[in-house]
Amino acid sequence: MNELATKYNPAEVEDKWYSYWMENNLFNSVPDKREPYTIVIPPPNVTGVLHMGHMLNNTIQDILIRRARMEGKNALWVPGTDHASIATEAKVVAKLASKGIKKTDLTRDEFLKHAWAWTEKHGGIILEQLKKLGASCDWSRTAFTMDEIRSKSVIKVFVDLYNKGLIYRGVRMVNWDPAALTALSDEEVIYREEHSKLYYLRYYIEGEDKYIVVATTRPETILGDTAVCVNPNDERYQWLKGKKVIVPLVNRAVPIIMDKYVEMDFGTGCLKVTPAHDVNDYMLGEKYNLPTIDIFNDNGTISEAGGMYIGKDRFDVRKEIVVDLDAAGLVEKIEDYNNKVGYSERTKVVIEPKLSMQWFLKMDEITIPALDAVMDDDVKFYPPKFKNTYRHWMTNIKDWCISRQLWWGHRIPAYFLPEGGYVVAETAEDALELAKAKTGNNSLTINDIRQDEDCLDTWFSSWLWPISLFNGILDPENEEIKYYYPTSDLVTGPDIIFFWVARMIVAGYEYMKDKPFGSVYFTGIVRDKIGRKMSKSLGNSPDPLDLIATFGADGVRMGMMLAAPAGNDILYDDKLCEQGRNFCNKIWNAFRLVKGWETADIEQPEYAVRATQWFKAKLDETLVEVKDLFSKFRLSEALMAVYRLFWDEFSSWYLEMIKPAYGQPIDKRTYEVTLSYFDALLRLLHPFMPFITEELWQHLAERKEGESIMNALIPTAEALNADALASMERAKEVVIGVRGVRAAKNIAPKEVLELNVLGEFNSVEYSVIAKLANLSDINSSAEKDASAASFMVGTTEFNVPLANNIDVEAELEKLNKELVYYKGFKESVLRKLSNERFVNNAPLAVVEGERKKLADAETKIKTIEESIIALKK
RNA sequence: GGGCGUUUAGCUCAGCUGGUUCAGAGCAUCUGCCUUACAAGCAGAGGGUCGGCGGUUCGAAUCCGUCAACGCCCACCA
Repeated sequence: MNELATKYNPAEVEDKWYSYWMENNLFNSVPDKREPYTIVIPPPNVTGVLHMGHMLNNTIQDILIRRARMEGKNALWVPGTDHASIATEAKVVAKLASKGIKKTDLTRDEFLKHAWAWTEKHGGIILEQLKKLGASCDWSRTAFTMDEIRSKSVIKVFVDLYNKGLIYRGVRMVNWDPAALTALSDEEVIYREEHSKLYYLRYYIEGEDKYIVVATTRPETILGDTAVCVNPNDERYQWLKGKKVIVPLVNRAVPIIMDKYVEMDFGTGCLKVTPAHDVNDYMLGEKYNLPTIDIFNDNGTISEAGGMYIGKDRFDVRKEIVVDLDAAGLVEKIEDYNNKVGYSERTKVVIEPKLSMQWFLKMDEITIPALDAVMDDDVKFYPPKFKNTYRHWMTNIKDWCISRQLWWGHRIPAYFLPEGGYVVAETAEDALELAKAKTGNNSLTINDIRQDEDCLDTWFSSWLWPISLFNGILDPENEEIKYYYPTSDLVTGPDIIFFWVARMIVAGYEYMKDKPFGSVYFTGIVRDKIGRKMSKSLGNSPDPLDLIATFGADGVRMGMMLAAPAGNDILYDDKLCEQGRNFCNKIWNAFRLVKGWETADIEQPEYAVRATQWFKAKLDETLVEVKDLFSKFRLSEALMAVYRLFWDEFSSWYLEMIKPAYGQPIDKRTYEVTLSYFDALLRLLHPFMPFITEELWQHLAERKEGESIMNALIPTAEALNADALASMERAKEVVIGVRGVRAAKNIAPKEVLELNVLGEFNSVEYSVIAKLANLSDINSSAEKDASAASFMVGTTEFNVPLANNIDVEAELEKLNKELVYYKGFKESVLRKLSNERFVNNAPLAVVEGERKKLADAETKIKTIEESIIALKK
């Protein structure tokens, strides 16, 4: 055995087999007669790096893909990356800034050149990292949301939706990100509770010496006030009807309006109205025809229109204006206050509600089939609790703001005409034709029409991912889309259920008239030991590549899976990877043991006959269990089942049962069967631990070039030999009983003992028991021996004669304790059985069960009592 | 303010339509072992009135009500 080191060394193995798999194109898939099994990767940001969330997510996907492949399906996992419009543009802007270049100094083309350079430099790093994890993606299909097919698909879909009247352009109040200088969708805004202040400001009545008090959290916005609003039913303010108030400091007279929108019991019951900077105020502004004063520049500084503090940042102005207001005697009071503030998901700056011209997708009708699909389980969610979340969002959905004031992304295919208006077309040439037709001006040239400067929300390309990966938008009849679509499972985090999952389902029904995937498996969020989300900014996330270097890819994969019950957040701990690494080592050493045996053409011993029969049954039992768990996406339980099968049943029990004496050969029959078990175990383990299983599978027998465990089949269960299982389980209890005696009496494992069986016991496993418990004899129907240590299995007593080595007092105490327990147990069973209502109402089988309990308890009590008497002699 | 979910051994979790493998698993802990595959190991052991209270039932971790703690999602009260 000996060419194999005593410890598994992943570093020597992983790159070797990954290259082998790649060289032999084992990850690649093309349509054929087999059933397809398809997963599309949630495309990571093209310039991102692998974090723990990716590790979990992609481990799960690889397990599913490898398992499906070994079930004989045509498995395809399509990789790719996302251009991540805002995130990437922000990185490029920052990079340029560090070189002293401002984005505004560049033309669009110049900027995009930098962006592509950045993408090429950092893009794909994350995919290389996935390879270290063992991801079996078909890399020949690697896609990018901004490559040619995906870009053309996005544009085609935009034009199509526009022509259907589902995309429109208009001025709306949107979420403005003053750092990224773009509009955002509602989903990209994160609300957080904050400790802030509520400022009570005095608004004097025009021409009078009286004032009213208005409460606001944002005093700087008074620069844009164009009204004050009170509730028409508010008795306190009836006298204000028809009057005007002076905006403090600004000294602008604005009307008092009355609207039920205002809550009388909040603050002072007076609301300042700033239509340009608050959604509700905007509503009021529309209703009462108020002027709109936009006091902010795009970057959050005060604009000319603000009239004062021009060019200063909004938060500086907030502090400053309070000082100035106070100096002018216009501050009534300031209170502490908690409110929710919206932040940009990407840039983390406070969102500014802002009126602007944007493109929107109408969501009310297009979402209907997508809602039904999930509610009817046509698309299944695991865990199903996310159906509620989904329904709530889908039934309250607003139109989707799809335009972004960014350059890195898909440019909106709208073209403005010299005389106003615009046309929408896939190419400039088409746009020109449309423009000519629309204007009747045939002398228009390409240069006369000007394409919209904005680009599309990143998610407007990702929502097509399961379709566009197979070119289903541009060529809906192609063989690939017909074969692979709908895909099988989607694995992703619940944080992007709205951003991505819901929208993919919408797009699926709109463009394929079918769901994009059959099931969605929502993973948990990876947290650290004290429950914080693991993130780069907190610095509490280990580098996945370091973990792989320390524990091996298989160890890390197993660690992730052990911690990941479906849909629950997972608490990451290095211990889990350690457990994974240890398991690899266990497998490795079991293999060393088996491969080290010499075989001989000798008769198969009885114990080996029993052992092989039993383990076959155990294997069959586990195969059924694991299959069931996979069908329910209970992968960590499936892994645990395999773990215990290998470690406990196979290594600790089976191998010990069949192990030949030191220096002795093993019979050929047992050896061959054992190798076949090992092979089956490796195949069962492979989806979880691809590298070590390939390494050992290749050692196990001669393999042809290009052959791989990847394409071997998952073993299938045969009819279960329940008798073999049951009888061996009892035999194991006897062995444990003898070992317990050894431990209690400090008897070395080497020392050979005898075992006396008092009463009935199935003797077919005696050969196994004798071997594992190191017994010279097992004597059936023996007499009670007062100098023996005893234990019970079921209702049978076993004695281990110990000559003078027995502590009578201790033995008696133990027996008395047992006696008390079983007597109490018997009483409780008796109580049940003497309850007529129980006997009459409970199912027969339950009552029978209780009767058997009673009988067994009585047998045990009798046995114990006899033992006590014998000991006292 | 609405909705959803969680609460079972020190930790992470399993326990489906109530009753004989109903109180489980892994890790951790304790004891003894470097036993000729593995100390990243072997053998043995301890540990929970299933969040609180009330109800339904012959019988509740499991069903119902209620309270509490924690978590998540959604929402335009300045």
